[in-house]
Amino acid sequence: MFNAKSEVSRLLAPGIPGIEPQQILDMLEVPPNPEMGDLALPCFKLSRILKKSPVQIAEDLSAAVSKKGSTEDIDRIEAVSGYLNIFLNKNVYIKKVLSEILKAGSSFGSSDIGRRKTVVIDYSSPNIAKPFHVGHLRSTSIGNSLYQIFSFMGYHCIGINHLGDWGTQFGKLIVAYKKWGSEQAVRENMIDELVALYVKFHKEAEKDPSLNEEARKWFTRLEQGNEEARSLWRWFIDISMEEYKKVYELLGVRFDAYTGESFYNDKMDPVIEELKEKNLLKESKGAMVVDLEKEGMPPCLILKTDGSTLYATRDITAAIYRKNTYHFDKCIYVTGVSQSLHFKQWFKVIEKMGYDWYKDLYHVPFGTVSIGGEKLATRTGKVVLLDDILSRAIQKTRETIEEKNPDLENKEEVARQMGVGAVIFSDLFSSRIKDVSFSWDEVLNFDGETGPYVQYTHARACSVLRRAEDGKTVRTSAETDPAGRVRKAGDENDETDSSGETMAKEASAAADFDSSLLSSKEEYQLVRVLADFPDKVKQALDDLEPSILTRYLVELAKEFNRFYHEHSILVKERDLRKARLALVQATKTTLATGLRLIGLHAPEKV
RNA sequence: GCGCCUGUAGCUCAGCUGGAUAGAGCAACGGACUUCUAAUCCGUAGGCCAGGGGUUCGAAUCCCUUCAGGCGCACCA
Repeated sequence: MFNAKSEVSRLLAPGIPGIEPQQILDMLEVPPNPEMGDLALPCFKLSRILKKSPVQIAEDLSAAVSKKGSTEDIDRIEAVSGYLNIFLNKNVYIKKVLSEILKAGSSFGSSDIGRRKTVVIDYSSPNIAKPFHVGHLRSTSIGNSLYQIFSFMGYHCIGINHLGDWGTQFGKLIVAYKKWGSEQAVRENMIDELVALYVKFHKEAEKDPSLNEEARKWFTRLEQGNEEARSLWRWFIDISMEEYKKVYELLGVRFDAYTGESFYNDKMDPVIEELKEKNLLKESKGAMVVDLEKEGMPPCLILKTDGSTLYATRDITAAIYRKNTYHFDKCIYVTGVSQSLHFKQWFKVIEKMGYDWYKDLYHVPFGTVSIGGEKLATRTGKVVLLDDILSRAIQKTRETIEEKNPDLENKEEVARQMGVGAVIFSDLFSSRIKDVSFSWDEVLNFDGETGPYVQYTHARACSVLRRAEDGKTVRTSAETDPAGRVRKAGDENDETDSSGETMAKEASAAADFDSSLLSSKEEYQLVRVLADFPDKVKQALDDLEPSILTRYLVELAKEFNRFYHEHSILVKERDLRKARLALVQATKTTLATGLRLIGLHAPEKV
């Protein structure tokens, strides 16, 4: 992979005694303004080591490099008030970056750092019999994106949906169903009916607390394998899953395993035994806990007073099971930030058990979704259902297509891809940890920094490439490029040979082009943003932060649209046209890959 | 009370492993479509980077402190 930074640091290092190229590389930065060059080395820190003024250092370095004669990568170097400003040879840079992208194609930005490594990602994990709402979307979209990113970097990924398919809520549900429900109503309204029953239970239980007692009894029966309880439980799960799978299909999300909480019911006893043997369990107020006082944390509850298990018990058991089953190198949990302490606690328990892989466990928390200042809660019925959001977003996309491009062939498919894309994109736009206040206006806005904007830009690029194959040129650059920036170079080979055959060849053999013709500010800026992509993917992976890619895509789309607006691509001059097509092709490829990594489709026509 | 997180333009957010004049989008206002898709582009306006101390040649960024908001702190997950 060509990397301008490391080239430059290798060149500068010999001029600074006692400094490794790596250190230079870490110090190099991008100047705030293009007129200050492409890269800069602030010399202030070196000042103490070299016992010279930063201004002096910059000047000395500049002189030293100039004397050595220029390399093909660097055009010139300037010392400006303590900064060493480096100007790259633009032609060479553009050629290298674009050639690499065109050669790599859809694998541009990928790597094999995850080769022969396995990462388990636990995400989505909704609670059975509860509807899928905006809150669940975050876990799902973040987890899915991490799955894509890790796969792209060579990791073997295991996506696990740790369904909330066990617990006292099933006791409540069974009571509510038997008291107020009917088989027919559940068959007709599916999860909606289960939710209605659940909400009704909580309302009634406020007036009549004995209902809670009854629910507890039913859950105990379920645990003991009571046939009626068991079959109702199974039925509730089936109904919920049917609905979840529809949502996952629409979102384009997959899992490798649906091992939920109930899966671990018969696997916890040995773990409890192990905790006892390792002398970690301690009785406290009738319950069994792992004491974490020395670690500055509240104790981790393992068994309730009545001897039943808790979620920490289950999570510890599940982690051990996953380690033994998948031999993971990393195990990632995507859940709300409110569970942070819980994860910190049981990660510590794993460490205390003597497992050194405790350090491979990662909690990836995200902020809380609220609406109108109120937290979402199934119990009170205060939710925005994902179903509603998706259908409204898709509907809005349909209308826009009808208005802008009514002749589009596969309208419904594109509407789905963009509507869903808009929702996921906005979910992945800001940093995970930020709380979000749900707003219809924001989700349904398709202008500016949005999914549809990026998808539209991709389709725009595709459209140009398609037209290139048709072989229709537009005009000469002199007619279209802004005055004062009209180039001379292209005019000499102003061939009007716009036969379809030739242009089709150009589009496919795009790697053969003259980069010196891409001499405008817009073209160069676009190439620079393209060159950033591999770093952004790596950073998203290191920080477990998909929003880095989401925002990158906006930046790239913005840069492409600027270029598109300022310059005609399908110009009559063949060489210029070829060069610009290479740029368009590289952008299209990168946009499509980026969209894929955050879980969006990249339709070729919108 | 203790712990974790957040506070940047009217709104939503970047920038936070310290570097040159603090950036986007939305909303507002003004421009650009007989042209490769205007779901676009360009311009104008908008800021004691919550407040106060400190460290540093240099702080939105690091440290301390105050304030405001969110979350968590024993048998729910």
